[in-house]
Amino acid sequence: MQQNQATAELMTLRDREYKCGIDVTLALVGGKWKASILWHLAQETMRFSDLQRQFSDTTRKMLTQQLRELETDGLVHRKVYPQVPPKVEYSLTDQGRTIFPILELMCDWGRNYAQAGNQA
Amino acid sequence: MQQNQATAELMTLRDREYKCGIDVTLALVGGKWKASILWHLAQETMRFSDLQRQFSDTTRKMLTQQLRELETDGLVHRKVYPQVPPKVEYSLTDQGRTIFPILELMCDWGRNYAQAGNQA
DNA sequence: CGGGATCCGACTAGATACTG
DNA sequence: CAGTATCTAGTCGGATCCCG
Repeated sequence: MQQNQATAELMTLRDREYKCGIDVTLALVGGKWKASILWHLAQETMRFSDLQRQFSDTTRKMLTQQLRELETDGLVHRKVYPQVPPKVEYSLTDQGRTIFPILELMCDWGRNYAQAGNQA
Repeated sequence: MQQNQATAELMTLRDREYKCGIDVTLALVGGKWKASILWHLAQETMRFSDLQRQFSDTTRKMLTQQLRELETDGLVHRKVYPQVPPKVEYSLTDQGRTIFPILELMCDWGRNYAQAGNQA
């Protein structure tokens, strides 16, 4: 197994160890809405209230939490405008943009799966 | 947003609705070990005890549960040899194999991320 | 507007013991 | 060997209230 040799040295991320890049990726974007958030931000910079509208079935708390983690992980940039009322814009970092191809594949694959499943 | 038009009709999967293919994909392989299980099975058919060795930090219960779900979702095939002691082999279905490109990308991306992160 | 702090119920996953 | 059953601890996410 080639990838086991390539990953012989354990990868560390936020105090946790991972044997495989897949686990790292899932730890970063496997959260319930993280991938979707990145997907939306890939298309346009959004304010917090915009994200709230897009994820209307998600609480502010969860949205904030997920965004904070994405920010900590360097995938999302948070820009605060020091004004009243506050204005905060979220956008992808360069690193965040690199995951876009995966998101595209996931989107296509999931759609195909759902269609095939509905036929059967 | 083009993909919103393409996914205007909600996708249904196991009694849940998804707006986007990404969410479907994550529901199927976003579990803590599911993607890794698929990744290992993509390389060789494995017996349950083989998987236990690979995922030594996972309980039998969880491993079984994840495998059952993957089987229910049509991604993994479970072959039982009716003999004593029992022998059960797990392998990917054709549908399960179609997700391999995503797993490869995820593996590469995660590795790169971990390396870049360790530099910084 | 964009959060943070706290409380609490629901679900998840681990430990352990048992089985065909 | 390959599970299942039960119980419990821990985690997650929702609701609510407060703040700059």
